Amino acid sequence: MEDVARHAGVSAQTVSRVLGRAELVSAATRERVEAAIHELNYIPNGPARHLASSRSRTVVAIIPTLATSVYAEEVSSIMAVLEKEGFTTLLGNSDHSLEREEHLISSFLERQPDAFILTGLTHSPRAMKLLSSSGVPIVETWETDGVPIDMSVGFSNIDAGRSLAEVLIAKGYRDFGFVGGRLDIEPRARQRHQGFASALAVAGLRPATVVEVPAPASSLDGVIGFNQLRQQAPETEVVFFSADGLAIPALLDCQRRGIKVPGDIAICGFGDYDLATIVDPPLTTVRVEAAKMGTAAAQLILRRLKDGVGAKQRVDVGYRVLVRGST
Amino acid sequence: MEDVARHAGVSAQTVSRVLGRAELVSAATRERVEAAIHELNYIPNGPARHLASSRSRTVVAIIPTLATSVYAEEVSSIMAVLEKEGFTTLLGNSDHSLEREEHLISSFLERQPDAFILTGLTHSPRAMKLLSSSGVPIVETWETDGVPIDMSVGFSNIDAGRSLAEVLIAKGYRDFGFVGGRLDIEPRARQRHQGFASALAVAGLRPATVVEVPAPASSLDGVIGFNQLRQQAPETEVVFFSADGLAIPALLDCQRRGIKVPGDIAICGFGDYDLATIVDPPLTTVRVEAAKMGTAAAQLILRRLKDGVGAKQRVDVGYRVLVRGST
DNA sequence: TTGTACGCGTTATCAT
DNA sequence: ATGATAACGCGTACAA
Repeated sequence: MEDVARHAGVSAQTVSRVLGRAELVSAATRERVEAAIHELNYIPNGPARHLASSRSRTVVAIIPTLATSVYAEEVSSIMAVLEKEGFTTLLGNSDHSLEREEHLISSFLERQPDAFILTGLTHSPRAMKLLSSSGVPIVETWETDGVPIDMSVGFSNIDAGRSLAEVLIAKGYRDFGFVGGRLDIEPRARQRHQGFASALAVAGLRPATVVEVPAPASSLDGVIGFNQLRQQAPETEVVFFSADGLAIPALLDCQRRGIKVPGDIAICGFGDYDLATIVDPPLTTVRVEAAKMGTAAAQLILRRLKDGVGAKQRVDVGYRVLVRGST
Repeated sequence: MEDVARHAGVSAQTVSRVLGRAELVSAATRERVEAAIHELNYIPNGPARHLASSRSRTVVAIIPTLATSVYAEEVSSIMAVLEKEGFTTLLGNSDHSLEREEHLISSFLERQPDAFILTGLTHSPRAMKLLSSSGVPIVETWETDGVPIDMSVGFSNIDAGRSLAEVLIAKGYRDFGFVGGRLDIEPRARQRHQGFASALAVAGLRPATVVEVPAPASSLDGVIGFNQLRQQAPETEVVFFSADGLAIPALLDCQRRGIKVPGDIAICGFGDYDLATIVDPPLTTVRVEAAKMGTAAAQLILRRLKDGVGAKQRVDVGYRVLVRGST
């Protein structure tokens, strides 16, 4: 910076101004400084700026996994919004583990991030303590069934599961199955199941047969879980998969084996993946706005960071049950 | 740090040593310091450490997109390896654009990264200049058909395309089609096509009919591109898609419309996605080691960073043509 | 509109 | 084995 200043015949401070608050510098000197910056290929030192200003222009985003397309989508949206405002995203994947999430939070804190975007409302006690004592804004995504630490963007997984079940019950289905992530460690799979189960209970139907698959789930897990369910409960009329990534492979497996969908068994998923409308029959599923959640989360952060302490906003992006041919 | 030092009855410098080079501190004082750190919930200030040490423990990774599962896989592997060594990954997606890549490189440079992991061997002139003048280690991935700036991990896309074509020719196919990313801006799609085309030429066959789809390609683009190809060249016997993400939707579309695969038309992809073995018939494709590339790239970086300037290593992870039922 | 003095929290260097 | 001192490169506060 000193070099640039000398080159432009000004003080280092003026160079700093051109970089940060250019409106405080006269047009003439600004141009001279910019020319010098360009000529010397000057690149500001982020860590030093950060140390002096105590703002890192960094946001941490922690998601369960990149292997699930909806989270990848969300991350892309977060990064796109933040990048435009000159913020860098620090990405971490928790592998659906609260311990890993805690570890990530604790190690990311050293980078002095300006904000956190987390997935879900459940965190380890130490993670909660670390977050609250850091004092930075936090957005929790993908869940509204609970109390956020600060801000939140999501939808009710319980309501979504319930709505889906209600639609299926109205269509006349009576024997239900559920294939999904481990209910004890995946809160959102649990909530979807919970809503689903409560609708069955209200309708006086027997509970769904449950088959849990390990995380991270692969396509094969969808097929395996599906077949396990059919063996356990052959009378099952319709299976709810907690993610399209499981439902689509199961649907394809039916095709291959000549099992008629929805004639022999009906299938529905969650997430409305790209392929849901391409498979035959198209997949009944629940649309969730992953990209919108990412965008909204990033925007909430930016607004808070700009306007100072605002309201503890909670955004509900909703969900939509999409009834297609597979039920 | 001053607080911790007081609490432990030592100087700040000793606290710094416990954090960085604990072996230089006696066991007794180390324990006292560690206790103080724990008690005060002291979190070191990363930016300050960087400023003082001129090491950021940060690696930039730039990929084309997170929406393609192979890149998401690669990123996960990179992050897993780097995280274990205390490094943070700064992720950027170029959207298959050299201009965006250049912009990302230039803005990430402010963070003073210790290394870069890039996708492909093609970069804008300014990007090349920025990278070389930064002086940090660079690993280029996914391509070996060309000269890397520094280190590289990948495979020959040209050879992969050629091998696939040779296998298909040996099976008796004579009329070929190609559906893939825009050949003018996606070097790897171009190379795969180039190898494919050269094998056809060697065999004295007419060139493949080419249909280009825009990036980022969706499942629907696979279907659309496929149908466009069939309309343009109805005599086509086999179609090579530059990615499974396009081939699988096309295959599903055939099923839906009663087109027999491979009887009426054969299909092959690239990448060996999860679903490739689940669809019916299973998809002939080319397996590439995305996770292994990520791991290897991260390890090359770590080794270079530890052992100082080493050889300009080039790792070829190879590829494997997997002939399945779809051809 | 521009410049000067100082401090941000840490590590490197040298001394003890 | 430990401590004192001087950077690291920049932004803030204030003065001119």
